[in-house]
Amino acid sequence: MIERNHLEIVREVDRSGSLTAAADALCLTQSALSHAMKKLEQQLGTPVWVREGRKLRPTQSGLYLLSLANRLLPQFEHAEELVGQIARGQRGSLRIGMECHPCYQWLLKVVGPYLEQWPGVDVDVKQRFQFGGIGALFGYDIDVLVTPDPLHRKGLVYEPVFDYEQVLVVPSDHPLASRPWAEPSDLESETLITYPVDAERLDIYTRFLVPAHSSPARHKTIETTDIMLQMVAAGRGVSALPRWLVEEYAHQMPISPVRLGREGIDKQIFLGLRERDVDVAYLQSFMTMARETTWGLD
Amino acid sequence: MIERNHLEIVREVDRSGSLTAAADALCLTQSALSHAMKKLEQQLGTPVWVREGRKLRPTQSGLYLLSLANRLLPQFEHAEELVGQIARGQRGSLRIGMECHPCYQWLLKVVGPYLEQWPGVDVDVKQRFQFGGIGALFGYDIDVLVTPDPLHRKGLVYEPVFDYEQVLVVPSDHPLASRPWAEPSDLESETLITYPVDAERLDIYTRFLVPAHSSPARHKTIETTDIMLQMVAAGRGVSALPRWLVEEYAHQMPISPVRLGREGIDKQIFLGLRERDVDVAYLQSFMTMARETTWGLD
DNA sequence: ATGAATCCATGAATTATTTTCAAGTAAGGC
DNA sequence: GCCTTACTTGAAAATAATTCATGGATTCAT
Repeated sequence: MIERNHLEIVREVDRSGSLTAAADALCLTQSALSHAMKKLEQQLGTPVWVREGRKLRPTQSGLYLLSLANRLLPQFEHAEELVGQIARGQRGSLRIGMECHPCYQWLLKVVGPYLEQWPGVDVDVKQRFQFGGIGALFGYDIDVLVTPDPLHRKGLVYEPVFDYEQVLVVPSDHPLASRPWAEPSDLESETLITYPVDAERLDIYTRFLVPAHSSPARHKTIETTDIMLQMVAAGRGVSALPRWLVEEYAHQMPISPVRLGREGIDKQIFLGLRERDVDVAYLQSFMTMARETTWGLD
Repeated sequence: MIERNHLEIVREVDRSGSLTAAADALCLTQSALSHAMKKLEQQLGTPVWVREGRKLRPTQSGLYLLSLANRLLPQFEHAEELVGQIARGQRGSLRIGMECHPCYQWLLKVVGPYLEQWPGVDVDVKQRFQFGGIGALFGYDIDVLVTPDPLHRKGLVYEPVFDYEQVLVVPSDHPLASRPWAEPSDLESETLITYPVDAERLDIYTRFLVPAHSSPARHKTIETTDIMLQMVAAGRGVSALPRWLVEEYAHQMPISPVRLGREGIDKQIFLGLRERDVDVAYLQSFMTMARETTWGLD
């Protein structure tokens, strides 16, 4: 009934003062406007303007339509601008899913500069998923998944963003601290502190203890990295974390990194996203910045 | 670009969950919606939905359009409802121009019940006009003119709404108070208090004093009726007002009405409005209620 | 007063857009 | 594996918007 073009006409007639001038401004003929408004007036059952001499005076209805036009048209225009930005990948939501607890510290380094560069992007971080990280990706609960396990599925793509060594963390005065590396048996008298996730997702089990049929004296779980390291520093246990993370904290507290086994445990972190989204500018940029941020950590 | 019907489709698809169902609800074929949205998507440069299996999942753009639809469509609908009311004369602005000072008291009696009956009408009262009451009517500054002088002009119509007698007001203890009527010469020793308007618009001059070549000892002007009557009650002068008004105030203060001349001065008040507006329901109703309210005053 | 210019309205013709129709494709359920 | 459901697509049909050509009315200038 009332269409956008009607509002467009009402606004332009108000601006330019006549149908003829409005028609010019809208790149239409005066006749087109006259016909369009006549039809609207018939539908509404009330004139929008009264003809006075050769001037148009807005009626009550006309004045109301004008106020409506001034209210609604800018919203249409703003919407088009915004959708255009979404189309160009300049705006959107970047919900990051984390399947790698210590990566949170790393993520913080990436997000700061990213937010500056992409003011139109809303960043959010999620750490718990009902159906796992991949499910969250498929279910559009997240847009990017930070994970050490690039489980391949059709419709998903992964990119490695950084490599690091997973090390044992011990108090600085611990006997292991001065050893070149730790053996699985060294942990049999220790309390191992980890994040509260399944043992099969903890490399210190899957790639270190289990192959040697070894296990720690006790196993505790702690949610946050800070508290975990406080515990280690206080001699209440040992833990396994990325080397770069340990080295960062070592400035503030008496902890030391120790290689896990002679070869050490190397890990890789991947960013996964939906194949459909690989061309989205702000997601691509996130991948790039994620990779670059890494350099400072190696 | 983004048109009302696009928003209509987006909203309905969200409500009913599929293009097909939305098409039913909108009384169109599913194909029509598909075509319409496809065209929009091409113009926007971004899909509104992604096809997943046989479901449609809104994209970022789609979600934004949905929020836009939920914001804008109700406004369109409300506008149509409102304009419909204007068309049926149930809504509008009733700006009343007053060229008759004491009529303000009378107007107050009319407006109360009127507002109750016409909740969609905004009433306003104006008392000063740059180009006179008729100019204000022609210039759409007011919609109705309350006046004692129905100056006829093409495009205007007048209707008498009530008759009354203009009387002299004197303090109750004034010698004139007990006389059946006053003569012009009686005022030659008095202070006459009037509203601040041209003498030619004051009947006590044009129809009483001037024909008798008489004039009062002093002439003061006062804006408001209340103060004017306070002054009269206090013996500081006499005034000329409608009889019904004086009788109303006589309950509260020691004032009395006195006929002006043997025949008295009869007056008539008219409502004037633009000919174009005579069919507007809420204006007609105002005329009727104005006439009826009068009865209680006679 | 008269003629020129300006502005809006209108009907018919044209052009553009929307809608439908008729297949066609792909996914989900049995 | 087949049937159903839901969306897409291209062509045809229907509808709507726009223009063209014209006429009437008002204003302005002469």
